[in-house]
Amino acid sequence: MPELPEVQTIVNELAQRIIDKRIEHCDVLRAGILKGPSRLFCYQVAEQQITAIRRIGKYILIGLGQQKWLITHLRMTGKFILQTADVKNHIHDRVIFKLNRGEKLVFNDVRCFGHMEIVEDLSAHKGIQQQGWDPWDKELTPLNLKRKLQNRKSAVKNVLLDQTLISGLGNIYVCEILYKEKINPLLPVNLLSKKRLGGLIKSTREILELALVHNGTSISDYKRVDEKSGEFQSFLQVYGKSGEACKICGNLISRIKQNQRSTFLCLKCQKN
DNA sequence: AGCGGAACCTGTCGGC
DNA sequence: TGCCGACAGGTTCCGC
Repeated sequence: MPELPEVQTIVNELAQRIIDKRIEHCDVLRAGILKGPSRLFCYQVAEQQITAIRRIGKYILIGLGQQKWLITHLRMTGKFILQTADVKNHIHDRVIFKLNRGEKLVFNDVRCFGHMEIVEDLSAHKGIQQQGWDPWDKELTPLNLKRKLQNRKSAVKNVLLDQTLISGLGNIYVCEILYKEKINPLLPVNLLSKKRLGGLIKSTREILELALVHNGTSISDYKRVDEKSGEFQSFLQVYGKSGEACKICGNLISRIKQNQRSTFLCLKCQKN
């Protein structure tokens, strides 16, 4: 479900609302969400103060005390919801953190693809260590990108979904970015010139920034910490628009499959 | 090394 | 109404 703008929105809201609070107790309703044993997890988070919140790629990192991190990945349908402690559990609540002052932080996940774990050393976490450039990383330049992509012949759409290259992009924003740059999602990525890669970087940043301002995209599952929706869905140009007219040329938007996932594009505007 | 397909799990929607 | 397949914002593993 959530891509960078949605994850960052959640991180921003959590930062405002749970920093300096203390986890009193933890209930694990679905052990499969955790990497290790539930009892160990609960022991590790109990009585810990929340000291920091940050994002790396699509990972949410919650600092506990001075030397532990709770690492969460929401995958498709994971959510963090902050509620008063008297709210009844929902069927898809998977892990509940009881906070001081009568609140609870709920990890809710319909499909149970999401996961959490506690680590002491972030650099020892394989997933985080493998994350590629953040979209605003100064090292993400047309030249550096060109160098990295020289030997890759996969379709540009699939390469942009690779978190070890650029971290944070997902199916929605990749479709939007390629549409804005008029790049065919099927184009082998090594055929893109340095100049076009520059455009890709620029549009990536612009679209993500706009989505961030609007608190992300809510189509089906994504909800914010207070269960409000994002608003960027009303700005989408191609994602989910198959059969509708392209706003640039009037041609109908198409849907194709790439690596078993839907790609939306205008065949006329995105010819190469 | 790079690539694509299957798998993970649950719910919803559209067609017959 | 009921069943069945397709589809969903993601990642990892496996074999080629």
